[in-house]
Amino acid sequence: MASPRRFWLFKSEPGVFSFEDLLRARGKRTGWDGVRNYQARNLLRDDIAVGDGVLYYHSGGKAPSIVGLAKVTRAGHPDPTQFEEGSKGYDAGSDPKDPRWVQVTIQGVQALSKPLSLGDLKQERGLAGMALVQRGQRLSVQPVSVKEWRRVLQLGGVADDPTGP
DNA sequence: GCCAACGTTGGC
DNA sequence: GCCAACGTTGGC
Repeated sequence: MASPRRFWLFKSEPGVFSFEDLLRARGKRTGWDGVRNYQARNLLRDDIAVGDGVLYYHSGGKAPSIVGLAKVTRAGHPDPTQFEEGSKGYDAGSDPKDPRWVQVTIQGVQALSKPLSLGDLKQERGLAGMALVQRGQRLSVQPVSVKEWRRVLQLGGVADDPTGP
């Protein structure tokens, strides 16, 4: 029996790569590259599977918000930018035979009818346990529980989970 | 622009 | 192995 799908929240600065950018990308897909934190890397490498659901979060700006839904279409594989000399993600210490950094591929599905700002989320009692609303939480890839996922979709005006199988 | 929180680095 | 210094994230 296949393990149940899981849910995640990915942070991105919209000025770097926004949800709109994702929807405009070829196949609405992108390699989620550039993660250079070991805890997040481990999630990408070990825990995130094809079919998992992703909340797309815009950090920074006046009202940082969850803005869209995506799904994982390819599990962890080496992040090519770690070997690109001159790129921001270049890591001279990463061995091509044993790459240090991992990406997954995600595909944009749809924007939330109602984007949910961090302020909105903090006011929801049912979401008090979300990693995102915890003080000092900086992880750019975070686990989301099924309950949190459902609540976010409900609040975001999405009736049926469009990322489902 | 400020600054709290956190992760990483490197001297010892 | 400790910990100070430094860099980054990201809300405000």
